[in-house]
Amino acid sequence: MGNKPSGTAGKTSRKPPMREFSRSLPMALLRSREAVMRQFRPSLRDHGLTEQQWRILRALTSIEQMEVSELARATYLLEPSLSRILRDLEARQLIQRRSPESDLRRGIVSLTPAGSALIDAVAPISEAIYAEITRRYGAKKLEALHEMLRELETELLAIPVKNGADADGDE
Amino acid sequence: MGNKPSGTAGKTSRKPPMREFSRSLPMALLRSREAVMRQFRPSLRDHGLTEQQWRILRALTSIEQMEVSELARATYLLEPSLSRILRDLEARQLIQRRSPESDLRRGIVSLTPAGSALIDAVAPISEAIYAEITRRYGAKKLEALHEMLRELETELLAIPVKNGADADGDE
DNA sequence: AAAAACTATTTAACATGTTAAGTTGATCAG
DNA sequence: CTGATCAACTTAACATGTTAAATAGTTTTT
Repeated sequence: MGNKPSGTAGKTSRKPPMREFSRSLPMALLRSREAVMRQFRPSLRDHGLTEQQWRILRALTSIEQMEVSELARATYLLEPSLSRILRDLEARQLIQRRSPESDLRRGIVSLTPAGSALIDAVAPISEAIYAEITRRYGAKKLEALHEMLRELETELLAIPVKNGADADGDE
Repeated sequence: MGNKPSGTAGKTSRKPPMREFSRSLPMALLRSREAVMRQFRPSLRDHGLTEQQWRILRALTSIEQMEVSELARATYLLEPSLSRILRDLEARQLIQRRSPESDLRRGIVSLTPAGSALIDAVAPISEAIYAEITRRYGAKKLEALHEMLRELETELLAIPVKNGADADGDE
């Protein structure tokens, strides 16, 4: 229905159509990720947290103190987003900030007791969900998937980004 | 420093720490996807398109005419986002809309000649990038990855979302 | 030391993600 | 046929993604 093979109305198109949409790798990754997050979002929401806010709190559990830029890398958030979210988390007194006297530009972020308490409340639920996913999908397969994703990322980072405007490194 | 391995110092922590952040599946999927998109974004940007705008145009290549809600499912965009983007694409005359007389609520979207032309300009570059990714990562491995992601998604959709507020289907 | 160059972070501006509410047209009960 | 209900979109409101510019503090150059 309405799915004509080629020839976009009027002009003779010689070019082959692009690959099927469903074979798009970005789409596949997006769909998978959304399917995963759909499991976690409700419990986060119940605790008044967004996915990104949770990423930040979670990162601070393992490292306790981090500079803003470190935290950005750890959570894979861009610094402008992080900056805004930190402001909110600080206002909610879930995190606190201070600057070392040696360099006042830097900000060192850490959890407050309230932040730790919130994590303690949410973590068990998250872990349970993760365990269920692992059980269903299979621990081995899950590990294999992680490995394949890691390889994909590594391989892609090695490709210089080709385009008209900017080169890969900097110019 | 400041990276205490839990429980060995300071306060007696009874709860086990959460899994390492790097083992988080959502993070892994996010990182992979970003690595992929980093390849595509520049060329899209050169043509004045965002990733989502491209998804829409691309979807309309294979189906030519789609209702808004169909398009939302096809592109995996939420309807509010789609609604805004369609407004912009329409203003730029890359797509056009009409409503069937039988049901004026519906909107049927299709590409304009300019939209088709834009796709013809971008598609070869996208295909080349995709080919390079496939070559580097391996066609077989890529297919395997697609399959694993598909299975993950399927498995996850089968899990009822457990949380406090809303039940899964409807109540 | 003062100007220039650099660094860490924040602001700004615009696009999208996300949930809730509003609009308009279609359908159905009475 | 009229009011209730439903369906397809759109708007609204707020949070984040993304790129560029601004701020403020630090280091280097002269």
